[in-house]
Amino acid sequence: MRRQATVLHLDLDAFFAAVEQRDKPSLRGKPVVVGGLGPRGVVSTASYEARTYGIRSAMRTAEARARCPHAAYLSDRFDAYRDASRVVMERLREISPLVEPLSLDEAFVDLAAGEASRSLDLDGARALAEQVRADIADRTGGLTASVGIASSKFLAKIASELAKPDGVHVVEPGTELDVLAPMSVRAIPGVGPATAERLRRLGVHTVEDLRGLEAVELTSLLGTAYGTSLHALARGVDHRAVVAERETKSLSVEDTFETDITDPRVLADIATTMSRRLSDRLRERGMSGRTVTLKIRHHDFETHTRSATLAGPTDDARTIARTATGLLTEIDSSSGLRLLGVGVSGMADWVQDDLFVADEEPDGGAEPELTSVAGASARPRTRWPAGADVVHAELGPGWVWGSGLGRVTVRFETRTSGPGPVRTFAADDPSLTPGTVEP
DNA sequence: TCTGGGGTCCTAGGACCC
DNA sequence: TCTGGGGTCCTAGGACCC
Repeated sequence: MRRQATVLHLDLDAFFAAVEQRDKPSLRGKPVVVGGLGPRGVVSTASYEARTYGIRSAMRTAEARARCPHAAYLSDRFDAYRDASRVVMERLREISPLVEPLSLDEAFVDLAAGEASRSLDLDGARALAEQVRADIADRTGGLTASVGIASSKFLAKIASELAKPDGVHVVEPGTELDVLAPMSVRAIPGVGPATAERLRRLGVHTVEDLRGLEAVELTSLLGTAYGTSLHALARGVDHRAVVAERETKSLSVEDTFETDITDPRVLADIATTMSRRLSDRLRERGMSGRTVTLKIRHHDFETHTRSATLAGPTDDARTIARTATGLLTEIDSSSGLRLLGVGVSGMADWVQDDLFVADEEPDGGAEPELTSVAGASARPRTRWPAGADVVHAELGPGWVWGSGLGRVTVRFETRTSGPGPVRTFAADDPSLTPGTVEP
């Protein structure tokens, strides 16, 4: 938090729908809904015209259609949104090099890091915001943005909300608490339905009410990290810096099916296709990850994840697919799955060579210090129980065959029942002796 | 015809090590 | 013999955001 209003938050108005109205003039002034159009689709963005019918983001598209049958329903065109977003972010970087995009349509700007910062009183900030909005409309073919300016990220975001649509709002330093006091706790970013309900049971509805709670009360209710930050935010205190570069922590692909799927073979095929899509995205970005996560959602919406951590980071479609399908075998899909997803986390910007891929034969000692690793794919086969073919063996750091050092990750495949589970063993695990390991 | 897809951060418990 | 920490890694789940 600063004594001057030097944090700017910009939010494009009804962004996806606005891009569609820009590109299709016949849609201007009319209700437009962008989102999933299938039976299980939900609304991504509703134009302001559509919002007058009560249509909101995350609403089922079927419900939106019932509320406003004559609206235009469009599926999203991410490439177009990305192009527009890039133009907007470029304009923001002309103000200051410290721009933190939060999504395609939202960003913080640290004005204090920019050239104009010396001359920025409140009127100067306001004028700058108007100039940026005009330039954005000009360069994007008419997209409108709302801008908030305040002494912290938190209040800048609150301010842009107050500015919507198509406006500017500056929270003057010193007035933060007055602005916040009457607002619902839901106005605080991070307070969702669950937290709001817990607070409501304590009789807390507004930010002013929230200020009546001690830090210990909040931390015992909500946990240390969240309780502490909420205690501060309620008092308008927010010292978070604007951060230009944020590293990606995970990458994932998921799909909701039009109808539930029970057949494990079909699901395995889908997981394999998703692994390829994920691998492509990893490679585009020059990234790799060590933990593969499978996500499933049952017919009744119950959602689970299963993950396995590999010996080293990978971007390889086959490795990801093997791990994901291995995890799939732990899932009972007999009552039907509505969603399947594959993700990778534990990111690295380097890739471990495919030394550990089981279906690659040992390559004859071309890499001396690695031959024991490359040969592992064949050797464990002779050591694992009859009937369980080891189709994939990954070797942890420092692993040397027969030495008892390191860790071994194995996916079993039995001849009779298809893909089996992934298991990790210490290399000296006594269960690795023949006949004792149950896949 | 209930409830998308892409993320982030936090918590909690268990294993394991010192 | 019993009692004890702390730290890190891994897994699973939950809340939240756009």
